[in-house]
Amino acid sequence: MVSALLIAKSRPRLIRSSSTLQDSRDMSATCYECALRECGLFKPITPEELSVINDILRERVSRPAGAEIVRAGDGSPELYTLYCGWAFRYKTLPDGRRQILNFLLPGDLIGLQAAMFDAALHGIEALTDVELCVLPRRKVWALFGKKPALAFDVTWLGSREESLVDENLTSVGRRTALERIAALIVKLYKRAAALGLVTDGTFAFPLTQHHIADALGLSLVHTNKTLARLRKLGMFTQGNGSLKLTNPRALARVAQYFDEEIPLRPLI
Amino acid sequence: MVSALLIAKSRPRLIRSSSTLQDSRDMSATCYECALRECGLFKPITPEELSVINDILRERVSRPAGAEIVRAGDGSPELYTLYCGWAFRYKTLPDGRRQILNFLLPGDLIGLQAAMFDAALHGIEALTDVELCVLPRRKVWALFGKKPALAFDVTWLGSREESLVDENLTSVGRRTALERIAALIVKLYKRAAALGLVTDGTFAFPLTQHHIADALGLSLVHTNKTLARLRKLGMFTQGNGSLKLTNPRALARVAQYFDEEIPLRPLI
DNA sequence: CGAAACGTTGATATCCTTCAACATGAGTGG
DNA sequence: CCACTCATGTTGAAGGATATCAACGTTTCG
Repeated sequence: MVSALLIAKSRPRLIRSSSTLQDSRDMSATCYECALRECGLFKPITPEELSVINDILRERVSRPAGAEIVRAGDGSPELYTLYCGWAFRYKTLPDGRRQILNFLLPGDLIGLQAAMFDAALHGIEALTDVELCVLPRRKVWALFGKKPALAFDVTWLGSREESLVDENLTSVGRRTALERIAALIVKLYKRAAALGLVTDGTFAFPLTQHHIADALGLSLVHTNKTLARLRKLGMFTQGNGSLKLTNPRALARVAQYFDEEIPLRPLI
Repeated sequence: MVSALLIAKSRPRLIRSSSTLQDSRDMSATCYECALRECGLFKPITPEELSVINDILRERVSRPAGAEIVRAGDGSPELYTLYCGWAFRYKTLPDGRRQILNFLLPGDLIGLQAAMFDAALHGIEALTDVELCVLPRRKVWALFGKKPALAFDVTWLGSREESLVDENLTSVGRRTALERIAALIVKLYKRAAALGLVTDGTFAFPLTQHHIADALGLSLVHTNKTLARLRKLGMFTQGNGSLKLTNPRALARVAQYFDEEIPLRPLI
């Protein structure tokens, strides 16, 4: 484990605070000075591999919160790595009901499934302001020929996303509302912690109750009441966009949370 | 589309009827005479690629219905291709509640996620008697170096499985019980049809109501009543292990089913 | 024959949804 | 600066969808 201090020193601001930024670009960014990688929280790679990844990267773009990163039904979508901020994948039924499939945090690959099928079966939306590393499809496919180890990492990241959906499905299908919300918070807490984003039990929590409801298959009203119930139980406190776990153990117990340790992950 | 006759001629018995077979092996099987591939329902490959796939194959094994193919928590699980029969992936909560994540049909890759993480986060169970092509992990990873196009196909199959889980999550989270069951049946029907397993609207349907309930996050009793309701609506009939859609259009409408065409898929 | 797996049905309970109203804060245009 | 809207969060009441409990029928299989 890396010390909290070390992380703090080299950590990028993984969530941008400015909310006025538009669709902007930063052509100067290269993978050699990737603040995310410098955290030391991702699988180490060789200098040669790093150079190949850098060749793939086209640019880094910013999108404001609420922006559609991938539109459902779009053909030939690009691939991205989420560099900073949060996003989520979702599906909508013909009559408008929405299901959030999983949340995306920095380091997550965005749009693999969509790129595979040449058409997105789901939408991807920025939850906060985000920065994305654009990885042109052709170049990623070329990767399979050039650097098998990195191609393997792409597949690995795909499997990891599936495991997130698996967990969420298990919650929605078999946990009560109280357990679902507890499990969601514990999971996001663990993921944030694995990125060095938790300080003293507190981490940025940009979800609205609407997002929680849509992720967990609950109504807005019931989500609100259940959230209040967990708060009254002393599980956590919330304040201006961040959440503090005051009783992580109890929350995990309520959630029937089963810890699934996944090894150090790659970053493409 | 391939004609029904042609399919019938070259089609293997994709579900074995004998229920007494034990953990048996068939060392003689090679990928050159793969009945599944001969159906012409999978992405064509070059003779050279076929030979590489044949090198990967270790053997073909049979497992009886109910057998555990991958046990949750197991380390270093192998990879398989489901050659014939049905299976399913599932998770269980500490207190025993079970969620079926998705069903596996012939041609589906089994255990990719488990192999990636070096430990299964879920179980995989044979729903019917099955035959599995065993693909040793080392050889599959070697594939990434030797045949990038096939490595790409592995990733593709992983993404496809994720899309199945996505769809199921959307059902469980946002559809009513009636819609969920309708959507499940329509989806399985489409998948069976894509394998040439549907004749005159009828296909083998080995799920018990217990499986349906666990896949859709419903109770057994409510599943039974809802199923009865759909039957009374004239949507389908059931008899000794097979299901016949008598009104596919109406069923898809009830399901709020949104057709997601996926191109011809690979077979590893 | 008995047990176990599977399916069916009715009665009751409860979790969750829906409807409705209200509070707060941010942004916007007058 | 104020009125207005909109997004977000909160709370109470009522209804409905689904769960739970219980009993029974059928088939399969040892």
